[in-house]
Order: sequence, then structure tokens, then C-alpha cells
Amino acid sequence: MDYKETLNLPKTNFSMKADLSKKEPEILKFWDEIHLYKKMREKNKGKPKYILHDGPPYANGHVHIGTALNKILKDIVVKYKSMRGYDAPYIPGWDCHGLPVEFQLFKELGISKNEISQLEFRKKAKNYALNFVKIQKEEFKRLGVIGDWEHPYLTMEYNYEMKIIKVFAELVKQGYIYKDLKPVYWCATCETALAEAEVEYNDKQSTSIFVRFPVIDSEKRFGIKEPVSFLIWTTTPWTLVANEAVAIHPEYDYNFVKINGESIIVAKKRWDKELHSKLGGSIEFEILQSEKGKNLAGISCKHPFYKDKVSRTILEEYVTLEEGTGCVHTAPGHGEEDYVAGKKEGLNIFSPVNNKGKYTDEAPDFLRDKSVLNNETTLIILKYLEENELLYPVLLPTFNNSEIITHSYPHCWRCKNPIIFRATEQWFLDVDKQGLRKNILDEIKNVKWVPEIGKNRITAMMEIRPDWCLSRQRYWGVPLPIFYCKECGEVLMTQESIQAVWELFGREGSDAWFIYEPEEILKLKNGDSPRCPKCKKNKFRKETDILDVWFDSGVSYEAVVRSHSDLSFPSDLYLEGSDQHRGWFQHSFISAMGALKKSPFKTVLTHGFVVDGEGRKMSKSLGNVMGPEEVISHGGADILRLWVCSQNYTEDIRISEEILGHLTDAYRKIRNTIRFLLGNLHNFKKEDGISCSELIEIDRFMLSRLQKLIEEVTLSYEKFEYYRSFRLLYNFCTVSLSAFYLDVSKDRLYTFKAKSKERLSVQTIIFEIAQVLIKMLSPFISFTAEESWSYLGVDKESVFLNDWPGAKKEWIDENLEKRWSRILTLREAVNRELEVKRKESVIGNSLEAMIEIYTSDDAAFDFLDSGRNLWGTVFIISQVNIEKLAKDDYEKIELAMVSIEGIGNLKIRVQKAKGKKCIRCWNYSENVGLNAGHPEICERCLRQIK
RNA sequence: GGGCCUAUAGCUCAGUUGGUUAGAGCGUACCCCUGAUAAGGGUAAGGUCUCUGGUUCGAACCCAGAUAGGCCCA
Repeated sequence: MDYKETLNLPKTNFSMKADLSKKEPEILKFWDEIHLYKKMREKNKGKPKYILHDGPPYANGHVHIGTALNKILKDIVVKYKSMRGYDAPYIPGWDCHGLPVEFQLFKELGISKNEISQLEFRKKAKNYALNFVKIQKEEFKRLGVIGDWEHPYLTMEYNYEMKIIKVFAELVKQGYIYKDLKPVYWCATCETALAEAEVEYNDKQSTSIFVRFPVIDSEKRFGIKEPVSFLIWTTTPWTLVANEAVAIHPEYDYNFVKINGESIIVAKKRWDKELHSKLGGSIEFEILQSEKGKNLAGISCKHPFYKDKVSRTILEEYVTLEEGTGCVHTAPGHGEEDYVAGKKEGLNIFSPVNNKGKYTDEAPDFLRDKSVLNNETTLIILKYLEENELLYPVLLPTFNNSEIITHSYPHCWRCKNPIIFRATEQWFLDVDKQGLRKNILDEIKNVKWVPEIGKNRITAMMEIRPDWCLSRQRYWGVPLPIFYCKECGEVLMTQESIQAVWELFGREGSDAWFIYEPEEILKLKNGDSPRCPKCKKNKFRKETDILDVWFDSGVSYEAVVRSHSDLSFPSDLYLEGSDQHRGWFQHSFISAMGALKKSPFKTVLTHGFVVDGEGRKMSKSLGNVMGPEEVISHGGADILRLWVCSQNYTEDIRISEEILGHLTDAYRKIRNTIRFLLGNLHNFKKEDGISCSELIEIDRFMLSRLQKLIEEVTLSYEKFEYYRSFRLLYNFCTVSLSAFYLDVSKDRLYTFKAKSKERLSVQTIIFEIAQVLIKMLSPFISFTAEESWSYLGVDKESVFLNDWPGAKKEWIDENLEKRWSRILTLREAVNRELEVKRKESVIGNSLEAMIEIYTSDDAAFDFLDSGRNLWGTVFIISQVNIEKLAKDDYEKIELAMVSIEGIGNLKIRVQKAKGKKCIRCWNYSENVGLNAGHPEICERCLRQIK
């Protein structure tokens, strides 16, 4: 007789091989067909909302691994919250305007700004962005991210653009918006402002000179008879015209060096190190005195170019001793640091240079209309300085007392010419108006930052950040809705004039700005056009700057969260990379706090950056870039998702072939564990389950353990610590299930009658475990969870339409768990002894073993005695003998002693089992052969086949 | 150059307020099984807790510095 026929071996169509790259697209189609997102929403209709507001990625390029990480994390949140019973909408968005698109497109078109009309370019930019929205949308969906993909938000949609202007209007109304000068990178050849990304650093030869800044009334100030000068060093002599100050470091020592009948002030360390040989050589000198920089603040010097202008000394930390004299020429109109210093010190932001890079009428007569970067201009300046005894002679090989140096200097990415820093008029948001900065700093404390360190980070940034420069001299973005009087240049920026703009944008989009004349845009409802507030004329021109794109995405709390009927303000969660402390978080915060005096988010979660296996950032030059498509095609999106949930994302997140290899192993283990569960449930229905009180002890223990698992996993989910949840689930699969419970339960599952109480008891638990596991894994490995769910035979068409499992307190049995932790300790000891005999070839399979356990301890004996019918199963052996010995006899036995906490000592002997092997259940028994009809099986099996 | 952060087995992570021989899983090696089978089980080996000082009776943990790396600035 073939007894194998009488066994209940596992059976399932849930394959061992995942074949994810083939299966995942089918599952995506399934989700699409059943309208999963809609159904998840319907399930929780009317329940409390949980709003994760999507920070929009740039619609530029393909999805890279960092973006994938971000979207998968968001998806985990949304799926988890939805299963927890929240109405958790997810409206994905894209940031469409801005330099990344514009820059890339200009590159692809191979043209510059002057070669295309703004309107035409914007059409191309829109299509460009739309194309990448389409591409990224498919790439995100492929990751298994669920959301309202059919109705995403785009920052270039008419309604969105309208909201941008509305928020701007509100900020104007509250007095936050003002105009000022600020230096920007400027290409005089292309006649355009450049963004940081459009600047290339190349070597350039420049004229470097030392210049005196004579101290006014120096004798009175210092008691020194000779004329005293601060000596500065510069490689851009042309900026001296715009000088406003001389910066010195508060902590450095400065020498007053008497030389050649004058006294020059330079940093002591610079003089000692280099300047003496360069400027003094063999000439005798004398150090008259030495002063700390901070004692030299506010000293008035003669301006090199303007007789009645004073240039004073200011204290700045950024002054270095790397080069120069330690006294730094400061022109706030021509340098970023100089500008910041100038704003702080209340200096004039002076920039007498026009679009073409030529001096304006504000410059001295002899420089007017001269190109600042021209060598001839430099010569004129040198000559002037020389004649006015301002140029300090250099001893080394020189050219007109100047030196030609080669240094790294910014150049235009397009025309490759050197560029200049030039102050132009820009629009700003005043972050200190109405105590905005203070309000934000206060409100930061009311927001939950995950990890907590994010709070410090954004606080530090908010404390020192300058006013927000809203102007960009670009093509692709939302125009600043501002007009200027053609007659007198006065600004027109009233609520009415801005409203005219937003209404227009709502109807026709922001392109309309470039189509219509100011008068057409401004036409008021009664047909009147507004008048200049100053001169009362009614001819205007339009502002040409566009808004910083951070303003676009920053107002999404208004344009999306407050405007969308699915959403509610404020959002529960913003979840982005840690770089967004300076980016989206901050800009959203500023605009919402400014306009509404409310934080746009309750919780902000940040994740680190993806780096390679060595912790280095990914870069093309290092050749260590790994794309999501690579992982998906090799393993599948679930492998990528497993990577996301296995890593502690608060730090840098590593990815490498090795790491993915381990994750693939982990995936297989989880998949096979689920497969085994499903295989043993193939003829099991929910109604077959038996009640808790009727369960066999070990099954009750597992049920208790499962409740604990639910509690712990859920807690970690709540804390956004997914890698902890994952670890718990994974360890449960390997340690609790595969290596213990499932292994131990095979005997009951396979050899007992299909509907026997023993078998139904395990199946009840396995069914429960399978459901819980699949549900709790579903936010992580969504595809595999969905696939396996369909094999479970439960009346829910998708795993995601379930509620999150809740731990049943009444199933937790602490005494049982305590007892079983002892049993497991004993099991480990038994395994060690079994292994010894296995190495000695006494046994192979553990069922070939009989075990004798000795103790002299009462407690230990009671414990062993209480589990007489357990040991065979738990150790997967055939026979057990338990003997209580007298202390003396016990001590004499030459076996390793095992100590079990709370029980006592015992000794274990492993021997070959007695009797014959039952060919049905493989246990050894002395009753095999007693039945003549079935001479090859044991009595227990005999009962099962009758 | 500045601000913030990170560093524990090959990999991913634990490690309570400082307190015995620093833990887990995976991977590796070896063994078993062949009724989860391109599966399953068992045992074992693996660490100068990045380095150098300091505080302390005692440091993976606290302090200072260094090195390497990350993000944001300059």
C-alpha cells in the first residue's frame, strides 16, 4: 500500500519562484481594474482623514533611486493608514516650472534666450514637463505606489497658477513683499542673469593689486604722524568703484607697519607670512602697534573714486588669512558675501554697471560706458589709482605694479565668457515682518519632527536665513504680478491689480502674461484701468521677473491641500529627503505662516540620502549609480520595496549588489514561509477553525506570540520605524515559524486525519498567522502580499481592503509564554546533543533519536513530567525517557549539564531510537509490525488511515 | 571653510539610566534531511564597538580631538 496517498501534504499553486518582473505588471493591472485606490477610499469614507501631502518632484528626467525611496515610503504610510481605518487620500504632484526644466531644455534645443521668444519657449517647456510627468507617473506606478494618478496636481495648471498669485496677493496685503537690489551672476555677453547651475568655473587670468584705503584724520585717531591706510588686495579692480567698506576680522591681530614714510594696516599673520617679502622686501620697516580687529571697527577711510564718499571698516567673520592682507574690499553690489555684509551693516548696494557690463553714468566720468572686464578698462583704473597714490607697489615681477594671477573664476555655461556679479532690482519676502521669523521659530516647536534632530536643523536655518528673494530673471515660471508706471516708474501692486492677474491666469494660464498688454490685463470690471498711485497716468509696463519656483511648490498647502475636496488643512504629514529642510519644508512654512499664520503640517518626516555600499554618494564619475529600473528588472519592485523597509532611513541609506542579494534571500524566505502556510491550508475554510479554548497547547502559545507580534509591529509602524517592523516580521518568519513552529507541526499536518482536531488546531493558527502576516507585510511587499492574499480564499478582493490586524488581549497568555520560553531553551540544548550524535553518525534525521533526560531536581522533574506528550513533537524525535535520580546518582552521570532558568539542572543523553521506522510517519516505534494487515506502520498511523 | 548628522560581526540592525564573557537575523563553513525540494532543519566560527586622548572603581555608551562619509551652506 502506498501510504503517501493517505498523507495531507502541502498543496498550493502559489509558486516558489516569484518571477516578479512578470507578475507585478499583472497585479498592477488588477489594481487598476478593480479601482483599488477608489475602493480603499470608499472603505474609509467618513472616517477621520490622514493627509500625507505629496511634495512634488521636478518634472525633469527619470525617477532615480532616491525619488523611488521617497515614493515608496509615502506609499507605505498611505497603505498603512488606510488599513488602520483612516481616509488616507494620496494626490501625487509635480513641480513643473523652474530652472531644471528650463536649463535642460535650452541645452537640448542648443539655443540661448535671445534666439527664441519667451512664449514659444514656454510652450516647449510645458510639453517638456508634461512628457516627464507622464514618464515619471508610469515609473512611480510601477513601484506599486497607490494614489490618484489620474488626477495629480501640476504646478503649471491654470488653477494652481491662480492660487500662486492669490497667495502672493495675500502676502502683499500683509506687507511682506518689497523690492531691493541684490547681486546676481550676470553674463554681459548674453545680457542675462544666470543661476548657480548655469555657472561653470574655469581658470581665468586676473589683475591683482594692493590698494590703500587712507584713514581720515588718522593722526587724531591713532596718534601717528605718517598717513595711515588700510591695505586691501583685490583681483577685480573694476569693483573698487562700487566699494562701500573695508572688512576686517574681529579676532585677528592687525599690524600698523611704518614703511617708506607711511603706515599701512595689515593682518599680522599675513605680514609675517608673505606680505613682508612681497610688499616690503629689504626696505626697513617698523611695527608701530598691533590691534585686535574688533578695535578697528567703524574707522572712516577715503573712497578711492568718490572724493566726498567715505568707506568705513566693518567686522566680518568671513575674512580669512588664506590670501590678501586680512583687510577686504567690500562692494555689496558685486559679491554675495559683500551683499550679506552690506545688508547687515546698512551699506548702500551700489552697482554702477549696466546689462552690457559697462559702467553707467553713476561711475566716474572717465569710466563711463567702459566694459568692466576689458583689459583697457583695467589699465585706466590702474593708472588712476597710481596717479592718486592709492596703488601700493608690488616688488615681485610686476606689470604696472599689479600682478597677473590665474584663478578659478565663474564663466557663462553658454558663451563661456567670464561673468560678473551685479546688483539688480529684485523682489523679496521680508521674513521679519510682523514677527514672522519669530512666529515660525515658535511654531517649529509645535510640529513633530521625525527624526527629532530635524527640529534643530530647521531652527538653525530659520534663525539665520536672509529675506526670501522671490525674483528670478528667467523664462519658465509664474510671472510676478507687478506693473510699473511707464511715466514715472512707480510700482503698481494693489489688490485690484493682482486680482486682475489671478483671474486671467485662472482662465488662460500664466502664458497670458506674455500675450496681453498691461492695459488689457488690468482692465477693471467697470472698464476703467487703474492709475499710477504717484503720477496718476495710466500707461504701464509689466515686471519681467518670474517667481522663484520654491514659491510655486511652497504654496501647495493652498493650491492643493486647501483647494482639494479630498484633503484637509493642515496636512498630517510631509515626508521628504532631509535636504528639504532648506527647500520645501521651509518655503511651505514661510508662506503658510505668512499668509495664514498656521503651520501647513503637523508632522515632518525626513529621510537620508541613498549612497553606495561604501557609504559614498552616487555619481556618474564614480560609476556607482544604481537606478530603480535596474533593481526592478533584476528582482522586481518588491525587492526594491523590501530594501526601503529594511533600512533605517533616518541616516544615509546604502544600496549595493550585496545588499540587494541579501534582500533577495530574505524575500525568498518570506515567500516560502507564506507558501508553506498556504500549502497547508488548501482544504481549510475559515469555518473549520476551532475556538481558542479547544486549541492544543503549542497552538495556543503561537496564538499568544502572534498577538505580541501584532502589537510590536504596529507600534513600530506608528513610529514610522519600518525597518523595525520588517525585522520583527522577518524574524518571526525565520525563527518562530520556519525553524520552530512549522517544522514541529509538520507531523500533525501531514499524518493526522484531515479533519482531526489535532490538524484543525494547527490549521486554525496557520490560517490566522497567514492573514496577519500578509496584511502586515502588504505595505512593504505589496505585490507579493496581494498575490498571496488571493490564495487565502478570504472574501476580500484585495489585501488592502482589509483592516489592520489588532492584537486580541484575551489571547495573550503570559504564563504559557513563560513556560514555552523554557521549553525552547530545552529544545536548544537537545538540538546541541542531537548534533553531536549526528556528527558521530549515530543518527541522521532527528526522528532516529531517542532521548533520555535526567534530573535530580523536583522543579525540573515536574516541568519535564508535565510535558511528557510534548517532547517528541517539540524535539522532533521518536522517544523520550525522563528519569528522576537521586542526587548522587545524577552527579555520577557523565553528560554535559544543562541549566534552565527557573527550572534547574538536567542532563541529556541521545541514543538511537528503539523499534522500527514507520514508513508513513517516519517515527520509530516498537509497535511497528504488530499489525499483520499493515506491518510497516505504527499504531498511531493505523488509527489515522481507518 | 561653516552648521547639522553618522560610524557596533561580510550585510541589515539591537544594545535600557555608564555595570559580568557586546546580542539577533541573514550570509559563510560543516552536518542532516529528501513529504516546503532551485526548498527545509541543525551546529559552529565571526567583533581592538573607526582611531587617539580624557573623565570614572568601571566606557560601545559621557567629554575633547582626529579620520572617513552624508546633507545643507559658503
